Amino acid sequence: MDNNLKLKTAEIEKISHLEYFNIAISVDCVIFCYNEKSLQVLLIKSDLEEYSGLYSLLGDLVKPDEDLDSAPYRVLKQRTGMDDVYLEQVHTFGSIGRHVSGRVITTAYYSLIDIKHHKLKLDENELHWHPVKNIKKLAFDHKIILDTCLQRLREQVMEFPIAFNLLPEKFSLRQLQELYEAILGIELDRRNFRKKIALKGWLHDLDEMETDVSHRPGKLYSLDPVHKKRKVIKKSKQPLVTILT
Amino acid sequence: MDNNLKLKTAEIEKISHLEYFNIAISVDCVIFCYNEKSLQVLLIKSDLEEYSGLYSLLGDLVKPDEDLDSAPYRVLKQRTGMDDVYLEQVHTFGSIGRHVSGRVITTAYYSLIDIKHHKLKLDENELHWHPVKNIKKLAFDHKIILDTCLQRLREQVMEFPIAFNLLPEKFSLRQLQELYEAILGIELDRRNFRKKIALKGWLHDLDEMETDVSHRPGKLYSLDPVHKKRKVIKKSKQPLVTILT
DNA sequence: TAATAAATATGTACTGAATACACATTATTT
DNA sequence: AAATAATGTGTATTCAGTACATATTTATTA
Repeated sequence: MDNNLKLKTAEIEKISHLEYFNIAISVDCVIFCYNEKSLQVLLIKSDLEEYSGLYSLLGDLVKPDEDLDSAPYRVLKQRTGMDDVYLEQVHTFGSIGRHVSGRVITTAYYSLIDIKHHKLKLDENELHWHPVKNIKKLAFDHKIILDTCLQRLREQVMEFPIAFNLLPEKFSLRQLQELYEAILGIELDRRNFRKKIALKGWLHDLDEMETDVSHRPGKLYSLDPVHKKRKVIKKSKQPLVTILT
Repeated sequence: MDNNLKLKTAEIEKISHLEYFNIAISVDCVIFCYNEKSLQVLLIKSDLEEYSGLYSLLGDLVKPDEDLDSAPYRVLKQRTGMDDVYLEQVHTFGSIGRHVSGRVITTAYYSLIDIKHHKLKLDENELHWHPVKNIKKLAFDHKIILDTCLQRLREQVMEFPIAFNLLPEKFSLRQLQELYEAILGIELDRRNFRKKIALKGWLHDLDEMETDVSHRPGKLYSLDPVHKKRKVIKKSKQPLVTILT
């Protein structure tokens, strides 16, 4: 570009769009919660005509002065008021035609939050929780993003103690099992599930009982303090090295 | 931005950088090969003063009219002349200060190629293969990118038949085992390795023998045709669903 | 040509996790 | 006080992961 022209704003815009930094970068958040025995995602009504009636994930453009990984935290803070959330980067989507209003490459994150801590009035913000199972179509390529994040969540949840971010501090084994069933989309055997979780050593026995149930109360547990890391957990994946000898 | 000013080129640039699409996006390729019993990576001498003497990964800015996932294929084709390569997206790096010349967010891919198919004259291009084990420092954040990709490769290699992309069409079990040892960085028991690979069902017995070895020749195998997918392999990860019942 | 060296090829016993499955216990409700 | 409904626990089986030793085949060398 070697022009020394006098340009009007619109023209400046056009040129900078097309020939300079002509690709915008955004983040999209797949915000999971667990409510009424189902895994749900926070969605917002799409504000674009092309997708009127459809919902989309929460996202925003990355700002020039913020780290990529900070952007989803900002989006979450703005939309839900929460800031101590579990977040994990999953994949970056960048097909040419994925966004109707221009070239936008987006990095997808998933987030796990306890809905009980979520005091936002949803209606005011046009934000809604939707059971993952019911979601058939979303704006843009957001359905694919959702599917990719759900798949990653399913992979991670058996290996790392992250599902606990979806539960309140204290929970029963039944709650935990129902959560896993909701995430994985399958039914689990109670005895084997307990054995498996016990083997992981993730649980801390609180010596307390459920109080609000209308049947025999179960024991309450919390995530063992050793494993309490709410932020991004680095994968060390020992199993792979010990797989063969 | 609501200016209708007369601007000189430099100013136009400045404004468009800072307030419009002010973040560039690139891809970086961690190109692995296997040679002389070691896992190696293709590097190029950094062309920036700040990093003179250091090597960096191969990368380029994503073009406005190409898919994000196409960019690393283009880079590979340009640099190595190869186009039927295994490529996988790993992670996107976007710290504010990661690139000295400005704000650049980069998506990292790793690639597996058979060095025998690689006819490029390396010296002319300042491209060099470096054993992964010897690499201590790279330009930018490329050492972290390399480590992240290597970790991902190690995770994938036990689960999916992708390591074969690093070998010639026909190979012996010894070669395969040495490759796995190079990737994982550990020694493996020969009998257990064979059992494990046999269990995966990845191998096709060619009923041929090694010819160029100065000892008892081993049988030659190829990747079983059923598993022959050189491009990105979609993860289906059944194990997770069958993990509990 | 016979003996040696070096690599290939293979099998078994042990341990531990994954799975399938049944009964006793406890609190609530009627 | 009896019935209900959920919690809590154990055992047998299968299969993969691991540790480990000997026979076989080819090339080399004496």
